[in-house]
Amino acid sequence: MENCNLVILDFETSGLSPALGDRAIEIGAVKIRNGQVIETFQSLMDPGFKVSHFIQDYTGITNQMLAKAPPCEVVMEQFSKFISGQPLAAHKASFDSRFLDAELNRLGRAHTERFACTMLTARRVFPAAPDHKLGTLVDYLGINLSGHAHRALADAEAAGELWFRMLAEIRTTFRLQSIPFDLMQRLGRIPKNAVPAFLAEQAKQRAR
DNA sequence: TGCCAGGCCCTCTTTAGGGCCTT
Repeated sequence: MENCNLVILDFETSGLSPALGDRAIEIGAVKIRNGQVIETFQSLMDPGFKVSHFIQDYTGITNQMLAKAPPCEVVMEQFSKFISGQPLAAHKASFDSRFLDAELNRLGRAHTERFACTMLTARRVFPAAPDHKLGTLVDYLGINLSGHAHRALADAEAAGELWFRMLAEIRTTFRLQSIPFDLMQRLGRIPKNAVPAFLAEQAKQRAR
């Protein structure tokens, strides 16, 4: 099964924009091989300043917890090795990609891995969902959260299960058994009304 | 006191605007 080799990650951060000085405060990720989670990564990281009450309330991550955590640079060095060479995915990938870029840039590194967005793909695979927030999709699909929502590993695991559910939906609806990473990535970028024709064509090509 | 970004997507669009999402 070439369809499930990737790392799905989630950052908790001090805010929305690394350009305004926001930093990562937690990273969680699941490594997927052959349709199964084979390894996880989770760590808090100290950004070097106190985060707002809003962020502490939103994530449950307190300044006391961050004061005991290793600095961002140490954690990101380890995480860089964890993801090395793997295709990546995240829910709202543009957000996590920006923080990944910003934190790796501080180490003089860059990530070149392909990056898929589970939110953009979910909008096309589950168009009838009430909305496409991760929490809503977790409820809509009956996914069991392993921990608290808005903690990095629990959200990464939820996004991983969402990835599996999307694969299952595509297999069932379009009889498409082989679903490579690239197809999932492309699916998030095509016009919504072109999705059925796109997947039908993919199934036809693979049946040849 | 109250707000901050950014990219995608849809449409009553394209000479634009606003909602969705992420923390």
